[in-house]
Amino acid sequence: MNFQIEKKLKNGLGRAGVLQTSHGEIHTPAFVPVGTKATVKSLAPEQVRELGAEVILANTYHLYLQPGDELVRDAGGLHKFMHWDGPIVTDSGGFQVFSLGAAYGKELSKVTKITDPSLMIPERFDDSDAPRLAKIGQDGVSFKSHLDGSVHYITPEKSIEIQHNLGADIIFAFDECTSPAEDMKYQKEALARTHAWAKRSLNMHKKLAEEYPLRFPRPPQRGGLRDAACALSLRENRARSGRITRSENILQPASVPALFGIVQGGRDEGLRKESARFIGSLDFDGFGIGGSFAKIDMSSAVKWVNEILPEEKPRHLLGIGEPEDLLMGIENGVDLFDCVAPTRNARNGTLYTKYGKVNITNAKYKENFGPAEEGCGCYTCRNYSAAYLCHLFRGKEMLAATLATIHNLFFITSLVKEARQALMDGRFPEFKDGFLKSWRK
RNA sequence: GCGUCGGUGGCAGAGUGGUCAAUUGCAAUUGACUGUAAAUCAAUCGCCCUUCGGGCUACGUAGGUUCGAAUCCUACCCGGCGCA
Repeated sequence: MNFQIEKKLKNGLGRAGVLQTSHGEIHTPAFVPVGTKATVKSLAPEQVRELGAEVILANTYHLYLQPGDELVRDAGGLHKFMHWDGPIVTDSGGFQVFSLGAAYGKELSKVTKITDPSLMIPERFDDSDAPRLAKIGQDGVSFKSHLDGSVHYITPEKSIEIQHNLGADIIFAFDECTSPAEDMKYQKEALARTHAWAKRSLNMHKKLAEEYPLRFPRPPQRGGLRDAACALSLRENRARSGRITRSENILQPASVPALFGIVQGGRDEGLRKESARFIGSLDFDGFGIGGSFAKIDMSSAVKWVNEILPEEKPRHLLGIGEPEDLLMGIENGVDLFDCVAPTRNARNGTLYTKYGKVNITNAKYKENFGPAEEGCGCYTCRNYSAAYLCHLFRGKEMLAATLATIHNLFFITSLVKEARQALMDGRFPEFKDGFLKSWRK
């Protein structure tokens, strides 16, 4: 992996660059659609590529449980298994420590509504009896599978091993995502754990990197006409769309992934900076910025961290992706974002437009024969009306999810691309202001 | 025509003397969703008054019994089924 910064924001942390992976380039800042279980829900990989995404993210925990990381390895790795020939990122499962642990069954999420810190009731009371599917142990986390109730113990080493089996291009250290509602004592404990886990992740990664070629031997020659035809059609496809960006084809094994360390520290400036210094000092290829945030805390946390992290390495703001947050992150030196919001919102009928989000299932769209978003260039808006989308949702048709997801991902990836171009052209502040003015109505 | 079963809120369908403006599902209306336990979840869903709460009209129609009726009785109207 190689990262080159092409342009920096004047008077700010923002930058535009290119991240080179063995499965192609990522022009940063970039949005990474989430495909947790090795699929961007409701889309075929060609559709994901077509709408402008360069890279996707899959999840270690989910794929470990189903179908199993060894099966994915035996299938030739994620790229081949899911037929995505671009770069892939895998999350370490650290977020599930939070979402299936402290946040389980509670009104806690990646971004909390609570903006007044005084209203944040400490969550870390003795609630060991509270139902949760993840419990933090001595040197790892035990998960109770939401699929069959079986118990699995995930350590940093295990997470890295799973991720090597999956064969992504960028992988993450195992971490603990904490709620901003945790008290200082707990934040310190959790941070110490995340830091220890970071070192262990790194060590395991180095060890496994040596045996990586063994992990993905040349695929056996199945010798079928089918494989040949498949390879041929892939090549044709790429030739037709003018996207022959690399010489390898999708059937070749992946190369050793890049490992990103994750900065935590909750909402405390001291802890955040301490974490950035510590994680930044380790031999990672890039960094993730993690945590659950109150909305107002997000920008300062990102700023604190990015002022400290080594400038020449890429930074990924984990799980963030509403438009205003993306622009904030870009302004403050974030290179990569992933988020389920555009895909999940799409499946639930919420579409992004330059004038804010709309619920396409609302009665007012029943007879709106124009596109969901006037002037949008996505496949959905070019070919279907708001009324049709409204009908598909009301009729509970599967195509509703597909068309809505195409629109939302196109909207978000385009937004980030336009922000990148604005940054390259030296007009990012104007672009941001212009977008937000319309977005907030 | 006779017999029989039944007619409940947009629909389906509970309830069978008071705790019923009426369970539940669907539909409808709106909202939420930020490293995906999520094609999910929540709220509202007779009318009126400003919330607590109160008032009004409602279980085919019209009467009646009763302190009290969606629930019991009578007649009528409508529907299913059976027999003519």
